[in-house]
Amino acid sequence: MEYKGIEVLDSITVDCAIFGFENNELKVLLVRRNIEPQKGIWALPGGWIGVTEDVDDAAKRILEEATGVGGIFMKQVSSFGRVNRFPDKRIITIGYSALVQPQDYSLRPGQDTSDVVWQPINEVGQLTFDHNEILEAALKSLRTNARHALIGIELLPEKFTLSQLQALHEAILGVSLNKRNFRTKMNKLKVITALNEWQTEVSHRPAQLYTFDKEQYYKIVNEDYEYELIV
Amino acid sequence: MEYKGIEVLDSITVDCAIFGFENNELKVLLVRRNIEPQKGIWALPGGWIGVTEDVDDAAKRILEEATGVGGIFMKQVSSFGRVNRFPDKRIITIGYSALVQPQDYSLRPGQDTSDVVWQPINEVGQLTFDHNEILEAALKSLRTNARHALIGIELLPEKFTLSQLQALHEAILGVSLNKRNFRTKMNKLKVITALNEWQTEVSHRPAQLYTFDKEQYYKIVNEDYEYELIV
DNA sequence: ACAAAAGTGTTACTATTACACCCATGT
DNA sequence: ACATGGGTGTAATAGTAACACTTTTGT
Repeated sequence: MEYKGIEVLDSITVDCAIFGFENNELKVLLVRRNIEPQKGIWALPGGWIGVTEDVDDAAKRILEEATGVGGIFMKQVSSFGRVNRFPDKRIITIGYSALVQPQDYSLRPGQDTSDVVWQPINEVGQLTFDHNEILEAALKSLRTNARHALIGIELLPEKFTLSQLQALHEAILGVSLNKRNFRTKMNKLKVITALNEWQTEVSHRPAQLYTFDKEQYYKIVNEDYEYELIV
Repeated sequence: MEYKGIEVLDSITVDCAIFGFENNELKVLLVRRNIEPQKGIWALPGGWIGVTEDVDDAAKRILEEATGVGGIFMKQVSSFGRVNRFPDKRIITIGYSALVQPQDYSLRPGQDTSDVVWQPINEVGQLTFDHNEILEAALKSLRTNARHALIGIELLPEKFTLSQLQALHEAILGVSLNKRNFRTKMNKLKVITALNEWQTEVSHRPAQLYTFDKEQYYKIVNEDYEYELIV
C-alpha cells in the first residue's frame, strides 16, 4: 500500500500515547482526525509503518510528525489485534508510549489532523476506535514504573522541587502520598541530588531544588527489577 | 495472502513461547522448521493470523496446532518489528507466552514442522530469526511474575509440595532461595492451602501436600500490582 | 502576626534475611 | 544408626506507615 508516496504495510499501524506533566496535571497528547473514518473524533496520534522502516522508528517518526520534535525514546506498550477494532478493514495496531515536557514542544496538526492538544488525563473523553484501551494500557505501564520511583526524569525540568516530584507521582498514580515518607523513600533510592539552590519569588518558605542522579536513575531503570527477588 | 485455504494477513505472524516444568527443570516448547526459509532450524511455534481472527485467538490456535490441546490462556509479550528480522520479506511478529504442564500434552509435529520437543531452558541453542530474543522477552515477563509469587498454578499439578513450588521458583529465577524464608513468604501471601495429605513412598520424611487458593491467587494476579504503591 | 508551603523527629509496626536446629521416613 | 529431605524457632536488620511538629518566606 502506498501513503504519501511511501510504500507502507497495509494492515498494521502504530498509535502513540504521549504523556506530559504541566500545571501539576498529567496530560496526554490527542489529535482530532481530519480524515475518514471517524473524521472529527479525537484520537491518539498514529500512522502507517514503512516497508523499510523498523516499527520503533515508525513510532518516533509519528511522534515527530505530531509534535515537531524528534529523538524521543518510544517504549512499546502492547499490540491490539481484535478483528473489529478498526471499521471496514482489518488493521492491527502497536501501541507506543513516551514521556515529554509539554513546554519543549510547539504543537501543530499533522496532515491528517485538524487539532493537537495536551488533554488532562482526567478529561479524556471517548476516543476513536480502541484508543481508550490503548491509552489505559500505556497508563498502566506508566503507573508500574512510578510505583518503583522510576519516573520523572523525562517529565520534569532539569531542576525541580520535591513537592513537584511528589505531585507528579500523585498525578500518575491518582492517589495522595505522605510527604514525610515520600521524601524518605526518594532519599533512600538515591535517584535525586540536592542542589545548593532554592526556589525564588514564592510567598512561602522556598523549596530546595534537586536534580536526578542520572547514573543511578538509569542504573535502576535498566536493572528493571531483575534482581528484586522474593525471599 | 492465502495459507491452507484460509485468508491470512501477509506481513504479521504470531510466535509462542510455551513454558513447562518437568523434572524440576523449566522447559520451552520448540519445533524444527520443515519449510524454507531456515528449514531444519529450531524455532518457537508460530503461524499466520487469519483475516477474520483476533490475534489472541490466532495465538491459541497455533499453540493447539503444535501441542494438540487448546483452551490455554495466552498472554501477549511484545511485538518484534525490525525490518530485517525475517529474510526476504517484511514480517512483523507478535510474541505470546503460556504456561502448561508437559505431562498433559502429547506432542506431535504440525504441518510445517518435523519435530516438537520440550527443551530445557538452559539448553536452548541458536533459534531461527529473532526467536532467541522473543524467548528472552517471554522469560523476563515470567520472572517478573515469579518475583511476586504469582507463578505455579499452571505449571504444577493440583497437589504439590512446598519443595516442588520452591524448585519451580528457583528454576524460573535461576537462583537458589532460602527454604525457611520461602515458606514464610508463601504462607503470608495466602496463595496456598495446606491439605491434610502427605507424600507417600519417599525415603525421607514425607512432605505435606498443598493446593493453590485459586480465589486468592487470581485476585492477586488481577490486581497486577495495581495497589502496590510507593510510600 | 498570619498564611502557606517546606521540611524534620519519632515511633509503632511489618517484612526481610540469615542461621541453627529438630522431625519423620526408608534402608 | 544414619542419610535424606521436610519442617520450625528466633533474632537482627531494614523498610513502611502514620502523625506531630518546626522552619522560612511573603503579605
